[in-house]
Amino acid sequence: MTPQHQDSTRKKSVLQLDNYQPQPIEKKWLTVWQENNIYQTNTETNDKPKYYALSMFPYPSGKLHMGHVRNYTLTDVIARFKRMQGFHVLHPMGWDSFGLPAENAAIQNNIQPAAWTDSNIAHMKKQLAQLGLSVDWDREVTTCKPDYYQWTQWIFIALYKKGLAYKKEAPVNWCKNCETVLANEQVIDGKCWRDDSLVVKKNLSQWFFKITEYAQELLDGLDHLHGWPDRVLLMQKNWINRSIGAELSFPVDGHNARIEVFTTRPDTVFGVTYMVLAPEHPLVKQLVPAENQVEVEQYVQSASLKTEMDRLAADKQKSGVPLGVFAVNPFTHQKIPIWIADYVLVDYGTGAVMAVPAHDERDFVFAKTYDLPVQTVIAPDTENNPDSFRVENQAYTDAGILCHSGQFTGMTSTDAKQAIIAFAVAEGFGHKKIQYRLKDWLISRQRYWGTPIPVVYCEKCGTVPVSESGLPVVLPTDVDFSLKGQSPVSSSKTFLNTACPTCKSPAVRETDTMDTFVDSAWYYLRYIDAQNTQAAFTPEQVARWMPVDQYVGGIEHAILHLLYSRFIMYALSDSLSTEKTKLPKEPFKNLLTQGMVLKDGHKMSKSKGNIVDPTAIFNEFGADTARFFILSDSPPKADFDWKESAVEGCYKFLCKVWRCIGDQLAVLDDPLQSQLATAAFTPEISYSSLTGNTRLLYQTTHQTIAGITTDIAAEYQFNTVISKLRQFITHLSKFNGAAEAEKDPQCQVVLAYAVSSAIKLIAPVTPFIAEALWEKAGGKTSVHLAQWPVADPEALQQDTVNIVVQINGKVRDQFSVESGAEKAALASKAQSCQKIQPYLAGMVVVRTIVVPEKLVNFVVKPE
RNA sequence: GCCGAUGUGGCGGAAUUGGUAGACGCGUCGGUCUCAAAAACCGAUAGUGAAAGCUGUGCCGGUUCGAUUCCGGCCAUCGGCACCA
Repeated sequence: MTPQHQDSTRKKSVLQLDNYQPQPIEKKWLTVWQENNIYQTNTETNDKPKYYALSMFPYPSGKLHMGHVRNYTLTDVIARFKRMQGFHVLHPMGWDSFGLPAENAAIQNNIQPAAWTDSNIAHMKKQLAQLGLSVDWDREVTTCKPDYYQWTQWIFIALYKKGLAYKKEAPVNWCKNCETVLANEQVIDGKCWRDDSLVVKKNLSQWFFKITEYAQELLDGLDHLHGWPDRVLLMQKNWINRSIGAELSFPVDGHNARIEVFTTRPDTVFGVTYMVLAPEHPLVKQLVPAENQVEVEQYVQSASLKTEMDRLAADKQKSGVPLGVFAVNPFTHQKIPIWIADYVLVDYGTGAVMAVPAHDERDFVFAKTYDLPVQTVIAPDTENNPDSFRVENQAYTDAGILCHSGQFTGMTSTDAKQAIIAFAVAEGFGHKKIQYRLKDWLISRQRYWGTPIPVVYCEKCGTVPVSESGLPVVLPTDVDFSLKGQSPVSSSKTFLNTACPTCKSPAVRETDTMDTFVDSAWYYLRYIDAQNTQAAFTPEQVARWMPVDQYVGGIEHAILHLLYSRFIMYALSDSLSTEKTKLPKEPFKNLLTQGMVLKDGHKMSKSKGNIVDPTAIFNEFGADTARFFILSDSPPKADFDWKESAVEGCYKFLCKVWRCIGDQLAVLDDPLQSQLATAAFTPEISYSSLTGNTRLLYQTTHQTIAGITTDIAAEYQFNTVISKLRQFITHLSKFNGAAEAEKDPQCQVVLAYAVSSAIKLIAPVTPFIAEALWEKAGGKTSVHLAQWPVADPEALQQDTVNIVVQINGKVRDQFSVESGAEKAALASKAQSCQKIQPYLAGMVVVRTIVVPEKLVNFVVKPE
């Protein structure tokens, strides 16, 4: 017999045990829940506080993976918990269904992207249902359907009208493999975020969203997002990257032109020994003298051919060519050469810098390479004679004392920055400036499967947005998907020609589509009003449900999706809020970024062949086991390791739950049996008269309720929730109801409450088995609509506590004492402990520290 | 290079206004039941030691009666940004 063979027989026998049968249970309740619409979020207003629980919606790639299972289970448990706690819960689901994979599949298999997407959605929807999500499917949204993207287009037009959408020619990121442009956020290490292929710069006319308009607001908003992980806040902060400095203007010698530069170090302006323009800077062509033209053009040409990777690989080395023209430093009136170098980026600041080799590492390297002068103007604070300080082998980049700086000599860097800016303002060649690294969001894509940009080009009127009555601009189907370098939409015979919305004369449509991140930047608003055919949403409903109370998804969207969504919400809030209806600016109040699902310590991947198929797990062990397991071992933020043997352990635990609840139900008398499975079962129990094991069961029940409620509310510590559930079930299964009933008359009712609570407590995590047990216990309505139990504060205290006795902080003995004992009593009892006597011999107690309910510590020293 | 997070048994992890380190689970070992196996149940499981005890939360130091927790310095791993002027 091979080892594999042994393994499979073993597994089979595990599954045959007992009478917990997940498959029929899960099948049955899926149907019942659906027929009774128990997860439908009605729209009528009620007194309950609202709670919006949202998962990052999936791309319909074909089938569910374990990352989905983890994401959606987390959100679902939160939604179910909040529902039982009495919140009016919105828990929707949908499909982020535009995007390149559908288009690639279309080319490969000669099938319409829409058909490919639809069949994927159908399959994945079935899988999601199996997982037992308490989702209101009436609110499902699919971004590739006209009834959704019509409103994406509407938002585009709204932004356009506010001047937040514009078209311009600019050097943009071009992915050779995807044959389309990419947003700045989609270029990772000089490579395409989707397929890792190299990205090059191209000068193209493209549509942008003016996210930079909101740079400061988006930055400030981060301070109020207390429910977001710090690292996401930090990543967004770094991405926006604000720097404070000055914009200074340098006249060009012999030309009627000025070079504007941005600097964070105006205090070093007396050390400027040359200037640098980015190769793409417009002044380059304008200023270059005839004798330098060939050399300069060659350099510009070679810089443009470099990929982002090449630029990065060059690392510390710098190259450039002199333009052959000079600028004048307005502070020193010195003539300084103007150079062109690709270490200066055209799309940051003004695309030009004043070079201070003495106090900037990059300028220093460049100056050394081309033998340009280095003028020291800042000396360290510690220098006794600042004027004699000289930068030699490396730039001095810290702040310090100014030297060789005219009237500013002797000032500190901080003071000099102010003074120099003030001087520049007075003389009219500069001002204070705040600069952001964040760039405008490039949203056009030269691809087919996306939302058409709703714009037409009219010979008379120019660029005109499609009127609202002209929406949706429907994506044509008569296209050649294999068209390269421009949008396949342009191959459509029916799409291109139209009439201008303004003057009705012939016009042509924009053929680019939108970045799919535009679709996903507002979908959480559409859920709120998913069936609205008159508008994207009604502001009143948005004001009622937004912001999302809990958003759950992967860390990979820390910048992309989460920054774009914030921008769109800020923009919509600004344009749609009225006196009466105020829309929030921040879309997501709390954010939970879950870790990855690994398999035996490795990333799951097709190439490794270690992918665990959720459906196989559902079929073998049931969705409850999958849900229970994926919450059990690691906290949500950490990576989770999927281990086969551990899954089995979870399955066995559910068998134990089934048996335990069944056994205890059998012990209960009839009237109690029929009462315990009602929504708000809270029997009259006289706690003070409880004794023995019955008293202990009551305490344990309430401690478990309190512990689990706290763990979920605080940080979604589901791993400790699971641990507490296990301990409680173990306790409950050891409780001998028949024997205890003879000792304590209240045993039956305490047991009934424990059983009722146990079913409720497992309900969010394992909804199927909970529902089945609830029915078994006589429940007539769903346990998922029952009330979450509330802990009795009196029962949370232990009757007796363990007191540790320490000598100089080391544990030497311990004793048990009734809870609530006085400090003095604890100290004297501790003093008499046998085991500590040897440590007290020949010693004198200099201090006694008593922590009530915890410990007594004697500080001793030799007599 | 800059910024940040993390570091606890064989493994995942638990414990924080500083108070018994290792909850709960996985794995392993032993036992009960059985003709036998599976399941179930019970017990053991940081290292070292016969035991008392000693050592132990990445490393070094500090504060404290007492430090996984606070402070300083270092190391390692992971993540983000990266010629941002």
